[in-house]
Amino acid sequence: MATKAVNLETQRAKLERKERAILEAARGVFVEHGFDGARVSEIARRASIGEGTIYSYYESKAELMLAVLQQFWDGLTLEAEAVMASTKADGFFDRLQALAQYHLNTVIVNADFINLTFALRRNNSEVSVSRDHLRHYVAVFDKLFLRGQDRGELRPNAVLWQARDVFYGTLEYSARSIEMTMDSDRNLRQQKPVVDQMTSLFHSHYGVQHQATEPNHSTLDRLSSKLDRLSEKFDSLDKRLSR
Amino acid sequence: MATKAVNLETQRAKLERKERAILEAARGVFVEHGFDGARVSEIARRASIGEGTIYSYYESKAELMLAVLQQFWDGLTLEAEAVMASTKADGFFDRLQALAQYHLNTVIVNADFINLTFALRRNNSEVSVSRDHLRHYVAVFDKLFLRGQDRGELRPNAVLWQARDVFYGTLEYSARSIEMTMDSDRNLRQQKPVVDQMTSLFHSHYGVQHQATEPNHSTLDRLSSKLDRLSEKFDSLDKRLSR
DNA sequence: TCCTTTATTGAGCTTGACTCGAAAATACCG
DNA sequence: CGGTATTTTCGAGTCAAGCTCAATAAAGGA
Repeated sequence: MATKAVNLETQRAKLERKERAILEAARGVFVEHGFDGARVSEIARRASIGEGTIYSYYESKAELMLAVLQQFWDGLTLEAEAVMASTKADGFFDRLQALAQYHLNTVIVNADFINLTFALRRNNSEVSVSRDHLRHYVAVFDKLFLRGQDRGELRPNAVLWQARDVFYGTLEYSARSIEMTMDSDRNLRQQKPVVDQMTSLFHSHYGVQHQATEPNHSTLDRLSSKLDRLSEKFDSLDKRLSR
Repeated sequence: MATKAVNLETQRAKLERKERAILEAARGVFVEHGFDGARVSEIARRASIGEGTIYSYYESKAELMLAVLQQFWDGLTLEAEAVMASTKADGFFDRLQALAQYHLNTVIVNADFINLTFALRRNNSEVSVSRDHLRHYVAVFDKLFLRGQDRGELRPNAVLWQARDVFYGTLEYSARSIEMTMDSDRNLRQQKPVVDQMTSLFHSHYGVQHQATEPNHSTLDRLSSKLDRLSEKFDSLDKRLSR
């Protein structure tokens, strides 16, 4: 009986090891050649198994890639959470800066995976799984944002999903722009301004201190005109006295 | 000779008509099934020609789709320029709002084409063409932005490409978010807040009056000098009265 | 009308995802 | 251990789809 249990365990371990081998091989091949360029035969060769064996682990090539993507996004989420946990300063804007830096760099480095994620959405219609994984990933930002509001660093009336769109949308688009104009190591130099502008943008648009820039202005204008009127009174007084 | 010329013309016209038929058929099939799902045989059938004929017009399926995409983006550019031309108000922020509204709606309605554009980037490596078309499209924003700076509505030290990333990045990401949470006709309601926030964001972050409180400073300076002058008047009045 | 040039075609070629029957490995039992 | 049942692996074969090409049709020119 003991033997039986042990055998079952080792057998399961063996299967899992093989599955991991397939995933690793698939990951490499997908990154190198993209979804359509990837040959299942090559994945099988790299994993040192027969081509048909893959199909006893995964229904199809698309599902295999889905598994790769899930593993990838889960890893990203963990890393992002680690970045948040390890950031010394606990102010919102410092943490936002750290997250932006991490995300931008990640999106550039793993551009292949980002593209592949959206590639699947077209090829296969039942890709709702990756949607949940995306949600899970952006939850890191959501948590940070809500905390920022709780601590009174962000306007209470700022809308979470709008801010999220600005954050991830801008960074993703910037990453594409940076990729397009890639001349070797120019990357690091171009990332900083993007990250900095993101922080300052959140400061000026969602930050609590600039919340009422409009009223301030009108207040100043009102003050100014009051002073003008006061000044006129003075002048008239002045004239009367000089007569 | 006349006959010859006429024949040449009609012949050329015939070819162009056929090419247009192919493009139209391809457009439909690509949108319906995506790049990989689209069958060249179906495109041929819809265009009422033999499958081989397509390959005498286009090198490959990928190049055919490229042509479809180019036509699509060119159309978008023209439309965007028309929106800019037809917007009554010539202030920067009104025009930005109009452009944002147009772009967001377009991205949502033609989500297929947007996706297909980035799909090609993976499948085929020589897609530099669509890059130029994208550049041409975003030039509409660039022109608007530069004019806004010239007219003194935007901070002179605002960086064009950063603002562009924020604008298109946010709108694209928002479009995806909106698509994900589509419950029939909820679209129109969700688009407006996105567009509004874009305008107000540009106002608070790139607008000249809020230029990182610097302009406020100058307003304060003006107030301060007004107070100084008032104070001087007081002093002179004081002196005169005390005499 | 005849010849040259160009355009069209669809039957095949090739490639690659996926299937399936058989064989190898493993588990189970006496 | 030996034999049998079950599970896992395998790669040759099937099928589908992009693409080629030799034959055919159409057009142009004398």
